[in-house]
Amino acid sequence: MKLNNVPDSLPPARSTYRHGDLRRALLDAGIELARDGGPGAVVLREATRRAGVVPNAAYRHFGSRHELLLAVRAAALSAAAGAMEKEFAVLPCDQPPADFARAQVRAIGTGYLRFAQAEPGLFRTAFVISDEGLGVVGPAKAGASGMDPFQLLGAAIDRLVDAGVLDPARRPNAEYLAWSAVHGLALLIIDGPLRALDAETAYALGQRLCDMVERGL
Amino acid sequence: MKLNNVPDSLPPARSTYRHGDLRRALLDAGIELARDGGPGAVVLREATRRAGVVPNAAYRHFGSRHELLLAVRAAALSAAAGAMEKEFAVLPCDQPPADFARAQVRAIGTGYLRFAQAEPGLFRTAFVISDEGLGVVGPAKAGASGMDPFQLLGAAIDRLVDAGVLDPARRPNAEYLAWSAVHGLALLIIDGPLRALDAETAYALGQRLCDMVERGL
DNA sequence: TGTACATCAGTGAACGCGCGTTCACTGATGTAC
DNA sequence: TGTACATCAGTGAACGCGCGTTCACTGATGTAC
Repeated sequence: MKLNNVPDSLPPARSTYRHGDLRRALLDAGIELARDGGPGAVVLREATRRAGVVPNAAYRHFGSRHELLLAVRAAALSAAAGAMEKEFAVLPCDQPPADFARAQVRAIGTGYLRFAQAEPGLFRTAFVISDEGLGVVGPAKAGASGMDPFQLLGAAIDRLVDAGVLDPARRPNAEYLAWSAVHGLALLIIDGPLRALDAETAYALGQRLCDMVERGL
Repeated sequence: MKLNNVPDSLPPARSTYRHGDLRRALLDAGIELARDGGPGAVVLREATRRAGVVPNAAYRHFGSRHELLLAVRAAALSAAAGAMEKEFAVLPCDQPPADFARAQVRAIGTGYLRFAQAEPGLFRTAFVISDEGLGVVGPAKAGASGMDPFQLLGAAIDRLVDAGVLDPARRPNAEYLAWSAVHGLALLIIDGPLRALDAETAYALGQRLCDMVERGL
């Protein structure tokens, strides 16, 4: 049913010899792959296929598959930060400082969980290291505010202390406790036993989890 | 420095044509692979190599690589259950029921975290599904008590309710909240940002996490 | 404004790798007479 | 107790797959004269 005689499987057939912005195209393809299948799905050959280019062309822009993966991960981290900032943005500011500080921490958690559920592949690419040899969590790319997800969390917990909600003695490592809870639930939801949960139920459970963290910290 | 002339790379050189218990040998090899590299490292060919057998011999005992992986996973789950039961066993029984119930839940968490740290590869094989297409969490193999890790947790939380520590209204899904926290921390420790933590520090952080859960549930 | 040339992005072909899996086989074992 | 035979666990060889990566190339682009 195609009007031209170009087979489906053929690349998009660039008109120019040069691509224009192959690096960007490869990165976008990589992000798409990560979105659909997590970090393991970021396959260099497939990215070049989608960009309509021969496999080794990728080496003009990335030193190796791993380098492409790192770039994709930076994008995923940035997207996660964005999701968290979005949750931040809708908070009403006209409330007592203590409540506001609490609400901000909760927004971080909610954003994290929402991102995990909305973009499980990107979430895993950003935060699940074992899937691939992603190595050390490098300097994460930031969201609009210029902070990466972990910095956002740390800052929110600092404000908890400032507002007198959290005893400074409990401050050290508190972010890891909060992160643990929310990270664990995210994984149980995206490919653990809670996989089948619909969005609302998952959200409700997420709120209960945030309650638990708030009370327990 | 070898006294015989058999090259290192050659299989163990069975004396009999039949293997004896190849299924067991393959399973053991698979467990070893999982121990060292997680579920992704459970490679059928490598298991046969270690068992000193030709690759396709595996198909007499497992229908596919995936079937072998499931068997390895069952063993990993069983080992996890064992670690949790071990933590259970050392609890002093001569304490008020409420304290005892709390201590039991804590023992579950501690056992889970200890197992994750002591056997990260097996832990991931048991509990991290995304690494491999492990599919749905099937009926898990049990520890000595005949319960799988999840059942152990559920039962412990039930006892919390029985002892009057947990409001029955909060009971539903409470195990997922507790599991989330402990699961998240386990992952942060085995290959997340807390990778570098030594065992004692990790244990201390684990106890703080359990505090948080206890207080927050 | 027009031509020669250097640059370097993308091409074409090929490599070696290890994997899971299938096929037809062989030969040790255990059973039936 | 001894022999014929069926069973079936492990062999040997091969398959197709997709991957990451390397090589020498070509031809469009942009710059210097």
